[in-house]
Amino acid sequence: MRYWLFKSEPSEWSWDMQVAKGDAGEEWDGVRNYQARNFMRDMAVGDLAFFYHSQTEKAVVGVVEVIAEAHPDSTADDDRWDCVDIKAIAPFPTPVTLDMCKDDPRLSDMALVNNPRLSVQPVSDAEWAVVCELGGYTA
DNA sequence: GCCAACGTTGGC
DNA sequence: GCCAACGTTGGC
Repeated sequence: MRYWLFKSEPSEWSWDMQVAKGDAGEEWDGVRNYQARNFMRDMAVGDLAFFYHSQTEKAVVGVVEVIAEAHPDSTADDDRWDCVDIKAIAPFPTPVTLDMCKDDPRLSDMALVNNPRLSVQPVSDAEWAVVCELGGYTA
């Protein structure tokens, strides 16, 4: 199993909206970036991911699970774009802010820190453990 | 609200 | 196939 991170503007699609979808989940549509799309194509059902709020909050706020592998994005007007479906698993007791990630040397290689514009990114096992620790999250 | 970084597009 | 122009994203 692998780990990922999904980034979203809370005003467009927030954690609360994701939670409201329950176990049925929701497709992660609207991605129009090849790198991000390719990562979604690599995902498998059961993979876990962080849910990150950009813009106002800039923090990892919860954990989601991939519940459907990549399929055509229903909002795309051509066939280039795929997306996965995800459902909310649990919120972080303490949101892990971007500043906290930048301040932790163990996360210096994280894509979130180095490549802030990538909206879907892989997370290493080590990074996953550190961010969970910072957020007070235990599976 | 501004600006920097990056990705994508289109002309040559 | 290259490169300049443009649009978008996201941090500050």
